[in-house]
Amino acid sequence: MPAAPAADPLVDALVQASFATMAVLTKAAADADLSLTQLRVLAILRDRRLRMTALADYLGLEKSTMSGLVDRAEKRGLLARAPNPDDGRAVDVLITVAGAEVADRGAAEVARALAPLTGALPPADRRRLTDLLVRMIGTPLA
Amino acid sequence: MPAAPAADPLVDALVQASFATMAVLTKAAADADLSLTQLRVLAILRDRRLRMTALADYLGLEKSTMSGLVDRAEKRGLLARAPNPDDGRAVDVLITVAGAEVADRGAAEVARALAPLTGALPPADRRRLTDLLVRMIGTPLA
DNA sequence: TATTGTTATACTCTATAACTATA
DNA sequence: TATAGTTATAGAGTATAACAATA
Repeated sequence: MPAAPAADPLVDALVQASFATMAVLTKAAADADLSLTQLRVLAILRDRRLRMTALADYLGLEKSTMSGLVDRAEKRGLLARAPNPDDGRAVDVLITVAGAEVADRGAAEVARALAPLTGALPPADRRRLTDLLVRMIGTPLA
Repeated sequence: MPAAPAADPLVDALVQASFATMAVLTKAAADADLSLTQLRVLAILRDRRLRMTALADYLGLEKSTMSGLVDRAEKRGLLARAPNPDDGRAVDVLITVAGAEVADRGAAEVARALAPLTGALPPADRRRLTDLLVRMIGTPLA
């Protein structure tokens, strides 16, 4: 009998695939001199304008953490703060033109770096995997 | 035409699923008062004894980073250092009984917390997804 | 009073560079 | 000389707590 709890093969595969994917994403971010979180923020703001709190909730971070992240990205000219027109307390965060360019290059690099992984499967299997992942993600976490 | 590069549906699904999985793993680690990296180290050493360098390579970290990680885990009684019998320069890292217990509880918590995600699919789809992920991961990265 | 965001503080994670000890 | 590991240092990411401004 194994000392460790019996493993669920799907859990194992999902965790391993996630670590492999995160390694690729982290590397792609580092190539752009960004942390994974920074690249993620840029990707999220690529086509949205969000308040600090909404962004923090989206990422599962504390608002004080968001302040630091936005501070650093703002200093680099990738993001900008703007007052929220409807709530005097709120601060909107926007991506700059330079930030959008970095986000686009990052997304392209992610797709390129992930290709050896995703491209390993024949087209029919790629479609099946995509469908299964989408259906799995679609289920909200408890 | 979209301003952002055209997205690959599989890349998108994989990235989203990975972030969702990482969020669960990070939360499970935090519940045990560990960082994700610490929990991962414990999981790796659950049934192995590795030298510092091997561990660092495995995790994709610098050796100095490993020193810090092992220092903190050792201080908490979760890991221990031992001289390598074959190489006077090398240091082996071992998991302690307390560390193994924490690792087991963490693994169980990960499986439990991931259940809403993995359990969303019927058994046949779970098997298909597992198979596809395993085949995808099996391909070494470029 | 409650919410939004910032600031102060502390700790972990991470890397680079310089160092010691062994091979 | 080359490799294994530690230490010093620095910066980013993260959280908690206290605070100011607005609702």
